Amino acid sequence: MTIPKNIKPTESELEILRVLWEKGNATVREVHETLSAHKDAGYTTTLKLLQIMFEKGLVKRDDSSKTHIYHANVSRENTQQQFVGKMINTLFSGSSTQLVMQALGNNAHSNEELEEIQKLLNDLKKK
Amino acid sequence: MTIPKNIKPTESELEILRVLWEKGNATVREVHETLSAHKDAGYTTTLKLLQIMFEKGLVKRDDSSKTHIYHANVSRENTQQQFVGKMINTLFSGSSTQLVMQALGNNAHSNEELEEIQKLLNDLKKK
DNA sequence: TCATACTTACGATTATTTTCGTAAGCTAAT
DNA sequence: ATTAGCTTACGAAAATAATCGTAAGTATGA
Repeated sequence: MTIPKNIKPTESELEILRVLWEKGNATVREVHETLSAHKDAGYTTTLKLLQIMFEKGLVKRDDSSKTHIYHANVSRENTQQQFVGKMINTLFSGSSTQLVMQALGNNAHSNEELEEIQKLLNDLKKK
Repeated sequence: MTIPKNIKPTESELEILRVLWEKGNATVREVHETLSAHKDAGYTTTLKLLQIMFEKGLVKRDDSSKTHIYHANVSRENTQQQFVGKMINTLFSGSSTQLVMQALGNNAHSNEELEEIQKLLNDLKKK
């Protein structure tokens, strides 16, 4: 049983994970087509990246049929936490509050969203 | 007059900026000593990095005396925004609310901090 | 059967980032 | 004056990440 090391996805790997999180399952071609909207790289580049990610354990795949089907092997939530945590340390002196306030103050939020945040805030205050 | 391009600092450059933001001004040696606490790289590595950052315009320096004195030429706030924005896009589907809630829910906050956030939230609600 | 159009595998190239070795110059103490 | 200890400059190697070219296999239809 291998210990799940905390591999940090690279920039490109993150783009691919993003697609997989959204689609759940996807072939190389599907991933590549989706990425093509924003990015301009060859098919085999996407393929190679997915193979590397497979070796790292970032994704799993079903290779029972010729065309392999990939899916993410790391959760979106964990990855978010990993990156947010790192960012808090390097850019916000370890203060998550500062990050919250920066993200809150410098972006547009609808009333519904503000209410949602308020709810969470109320929960936290109770404790 | 050169237009300030939006250069994205690399990982190592960010570590150095962190030191400069904290200290305001610093010599190569001071930066290097500070970094040594966490990192293990040679003096000339730090020097080279600072020279590269100087060329990129990320830092400025006073070279009137033999030992140059560096300071950041990009603000912490702008850099924070740059990275937070990118993260919102790649990891939170463009939803800053999701980032706020993730950062809020998964980190410890004192009562004072929660109140500070509440204040900002109230301000935003008014509009 | 043969050609076309897919697929994966994978070595190799390119680009980027990080690291270091070495030269050369300055200053202070011997 | 010479040495020791610092400094900067800078080329180049090492490490990491991203890209692509090509080979080889498989299925499908002419």
